[in-house]
Amino acid sequence: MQHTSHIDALDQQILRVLTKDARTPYAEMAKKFGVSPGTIHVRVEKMRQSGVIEGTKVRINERKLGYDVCCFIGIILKSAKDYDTVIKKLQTFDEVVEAYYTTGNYSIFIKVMTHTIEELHGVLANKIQLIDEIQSTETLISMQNPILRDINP
Amino acid sequence: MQHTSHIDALDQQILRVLTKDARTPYAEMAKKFGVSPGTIHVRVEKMRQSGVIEGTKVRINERKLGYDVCCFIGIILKSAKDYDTVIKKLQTFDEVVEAYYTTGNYSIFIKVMTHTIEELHGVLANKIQLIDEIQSTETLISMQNPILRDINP
DNA sequence: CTTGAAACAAAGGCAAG
DNA sequence: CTTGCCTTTGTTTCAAG
Repeated sequence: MQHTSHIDALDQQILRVLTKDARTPYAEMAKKFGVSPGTIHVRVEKMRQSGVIEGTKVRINERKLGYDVCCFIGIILKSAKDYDTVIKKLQTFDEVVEAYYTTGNYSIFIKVMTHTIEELHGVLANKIQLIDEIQSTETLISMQNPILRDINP
Repeated sequence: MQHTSHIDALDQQILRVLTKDARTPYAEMAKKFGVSPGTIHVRVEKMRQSGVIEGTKVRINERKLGYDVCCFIGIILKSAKDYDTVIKKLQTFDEVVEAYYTTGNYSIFIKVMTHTIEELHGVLANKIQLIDEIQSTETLISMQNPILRDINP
């Protein structure tokens, strides 16, 4: 399976627009890029087929929903072989929004979002640290998120 | 400024659907939730006005674009007062897709995406480590990303 | 606040250049 | 691969419940 798709300049321009607003009318892009709306449609459909475009989603302001706490937790496992088990358990916690398998000090690195610091403590004490296979954790609380964007295609 | 908006059960259901697919027809949601398409429209518009919904975007498969390397870098500053300066400089590097101001071992914590390990080395050596105000960095390479999702509204 | 119908706009399909 | 037309589908508006 070849995993790098052929993206030309037009595809790239389309992606740049759609990563900012997935509902941009094809006619608008067509005009801007000097092609017909049909062409935009064909290109988008091709990128969807090839898997470059996986779908669309609304961007939600978590703060407005009351999610004020964002943190990263480095997890050290008792044994590397427990990786899959731990991921499965982490997956059941809605507060764990991202997980990475990493080199370096930690085996697993996760991002957690909660409404309050108290809730974060709860997630740590009553959920994460109750996972048997975890030896220890280290927490980085995020106070601010000055950069959040996508790859510039 | 009150920052937690009033989200009722219907709003929540709508958000759950739209975070998975921003282009779900209003008529489809209306049928599923037992209300009229007009109501869905009103609710979505209200959440857009209040800022809960910030916009829409396509989800891109970075791997298909050749971005195979994802890593986190913990940055230690020479002096905490240089925070803004450093963020501004980081912002000019497209490869830096996220940045956080954190408590703990690092002052700034960033996520970087590149095509290859060589490119990552280049970003580190020729961009990030050339920033005067940075004292040292620590890199966590992500080998896998088993969880990636949004807050469950 | 919700509804349903009517007007409008965009997307999807298709045959031809 | 691109285009323009045509059909279908979805969104938006609005007067009324």
